[in-house]
Amino acid sequence: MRSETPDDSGLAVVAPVEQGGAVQRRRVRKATAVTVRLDDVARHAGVSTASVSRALNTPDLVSPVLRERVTKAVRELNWVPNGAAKALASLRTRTVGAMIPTLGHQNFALLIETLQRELGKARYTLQIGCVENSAELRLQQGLKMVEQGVEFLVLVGEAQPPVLFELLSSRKVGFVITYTSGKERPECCIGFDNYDAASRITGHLLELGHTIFAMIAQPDVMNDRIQQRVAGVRDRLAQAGIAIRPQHFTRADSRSIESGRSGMRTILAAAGDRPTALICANDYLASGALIEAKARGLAVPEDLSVVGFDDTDMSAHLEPPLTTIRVPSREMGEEVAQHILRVLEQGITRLPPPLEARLIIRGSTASPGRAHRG
Amino acid sequence: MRSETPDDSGLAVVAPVEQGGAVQRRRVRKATAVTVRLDDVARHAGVSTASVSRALNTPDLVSPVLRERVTKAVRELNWVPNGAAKALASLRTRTVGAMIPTLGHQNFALLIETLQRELGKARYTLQIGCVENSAELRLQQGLKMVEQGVEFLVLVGEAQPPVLFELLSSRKVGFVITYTSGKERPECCIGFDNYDAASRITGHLLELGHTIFAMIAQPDVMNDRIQQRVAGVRDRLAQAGIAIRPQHFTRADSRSIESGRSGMRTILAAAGDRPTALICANDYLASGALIEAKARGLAVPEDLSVVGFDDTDMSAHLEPPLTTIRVPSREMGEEVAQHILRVLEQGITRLPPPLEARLIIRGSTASPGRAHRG
DNA sequence: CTCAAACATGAAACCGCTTACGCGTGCTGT
DNA sequence: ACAGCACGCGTAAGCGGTTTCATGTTTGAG
Repeated sequence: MRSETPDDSGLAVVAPVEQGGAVQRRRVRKATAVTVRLDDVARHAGVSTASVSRALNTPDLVSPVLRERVTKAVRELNWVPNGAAKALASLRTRTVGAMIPTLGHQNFALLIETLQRELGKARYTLQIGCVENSAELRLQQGLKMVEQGVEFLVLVGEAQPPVLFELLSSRKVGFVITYTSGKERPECCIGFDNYDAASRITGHLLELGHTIFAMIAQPDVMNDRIQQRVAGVRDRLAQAGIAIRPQHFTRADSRSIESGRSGMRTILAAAGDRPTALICANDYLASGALIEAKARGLAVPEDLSVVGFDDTDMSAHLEPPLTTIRVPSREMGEEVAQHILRVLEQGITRLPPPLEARLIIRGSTASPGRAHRG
Repeated sequence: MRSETPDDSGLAVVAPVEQGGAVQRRRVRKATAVTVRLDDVARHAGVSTASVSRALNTPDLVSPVLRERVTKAVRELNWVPNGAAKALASLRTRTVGAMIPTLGHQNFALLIETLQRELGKARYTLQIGCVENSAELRLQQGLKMVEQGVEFLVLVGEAQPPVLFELLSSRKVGFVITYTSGKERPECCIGFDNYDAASRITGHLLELGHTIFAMIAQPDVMNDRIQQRVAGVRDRLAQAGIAIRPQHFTRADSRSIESGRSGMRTILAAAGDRPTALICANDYLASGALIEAKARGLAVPEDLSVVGFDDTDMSAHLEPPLTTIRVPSREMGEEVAQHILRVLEQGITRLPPPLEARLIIRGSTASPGRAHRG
């Protein structure tokens, strides 16, 4: 019953065939058919290709007998479906793209890992692209992803080249923006409010009585999240009638610990009253600053309060542990994955409620000048 | 000259056609042809589809005039090629897979980011899969990648389910193993010698005069790299007639800082002489241990020397900075990417020379009992 | 000036899988 | 007993590109 048609070896005959005046030929298939294809499975199982496809993709549409025969044939022939053919025929790639600044930041790595895991469970594939802050490269990467046929795109931040959005909408590729709750496109965002969080952590320092502030932030080109964090700090301080002196505002080279240290050095070298509170745009910078401050003989938080943003793993283990904003990367990853699945499988486009970025008060903040008596 | 054939609207006629006794029908193409296809471009440019394809993929095979016409049509129609169709027709996916334990470890994140960047330059796509230590899941992930048509696979460590290797070889998918120089399959590895590096850092401690050692290592199930690091330490110590006492060998839950701290607590709570040297299987554990040791009032390195493995960003900034082994993740990523391109584009399968994992001596190690007078 | 080799282009056969259609069966209702 | 339905399954038409041939068209050598 499982015997194959012996003569049907898959080798076509080279034979000109007169038909309607046109000479038609068939190409010779390469004799060494290395790959097992779906029709090999079908022949082996003694059923049609359609049945094989159905048995595997929509099992309840076929009889148990057929299903069994097919799975057996698949197993015996060790068949692995061809994803490209599948994608082409079904017009579904089951692929999602994610464009992030870098994997070098723990939070993005966690986002990606979570996304990949969650989407993988639903048999989707994640394709990543790391592009720091060049609009050109982002567009290019986006185009590449659209070519690859991503059915959805995950972006970080609203600051994207406008052409990218046009591309996505013309191709009808859905997208979601993370790490922000959005200003211009809140209807596409799954994230939290950077501005508000920055404002809150600044408020915490103000409540402690600080009046002289410093700040270290990485470059904010094409980075609306940093822009918002900086704005949140500035505006909150302004409400209290305070401004950061120019010499106390340092633009770090990157988001590294080393940048934080050198930023701290710059600030300490600045003329005028020494600030009592330092706000860093992320925890790498904050960690570096804290370490450098201590190395320079400053007591934290007695001489200087330091706060960060992100709550990286290391932050809780610094001495003193860092006051910071906890960014819900894992939750974001989960929410985003669920959202994507909802859109793709059920057409539900409603977004989940915004996530919370909690203020985590630890030991690196205290009232200015508070001695270590307490 | 560029006028389209007006009647050829893409809508096929529904018409049964008698031919050889079989009734054939053509399906009606959906009237709203949302997507611009290659033949739309061809029609718009007034050339054949073959020419369009050639003009874009092998430009020097066509005349400049045609090339210009085609690129113009592409631009005007805003055409984006369909990757699946391309892959199916060309039997090339230009996709590479990478299966790593996690993105939560900075080194793997850096490897992946480098890989993605380098392969991306050559217009390849990277597909990642994070699987910690389950053979089952790894196989599953591998199968998924083969289905997706990866042309090459990057693995971490030699400890992989044997079936995975069979799958790869039967599908003729090349692969390379990273983060190890290999014991069973050195001919597939681009990495460094974990055993040797562990041996060297142990030697460093022995030279300082330590005699009582402790160790913290994460689980080594399906993790040959950790197994080798542990073996390297054990064997080197044995050469000096020393063994780690069971109560001083702690298996951490994970690779986190927190695990390192709790490992340190366990060791400090152990009965008998306190060890003077602690070897951790990675820098997260080492950082945690170092922090915990200090929190418990131990002086590092005076009371306890601590070493790690990996040289994460934070390691150099700890107080004292951590003596460790620098793992060449970026170099590995670059080497691996170049190797893959060489194999795929030129058929050159010769591997680059093994990479070096350098011992970085910093402040966390000293002779036992050396007071802080120095 | 003639003939062949080199070049530029088009027609159409795939790549391997999904799926719209239609046909034959076995059941149900009357 | 017979029309009418569901249900299972096979046939074959795509999906949107690439690539092999074959066919003009030039170009270059003799």
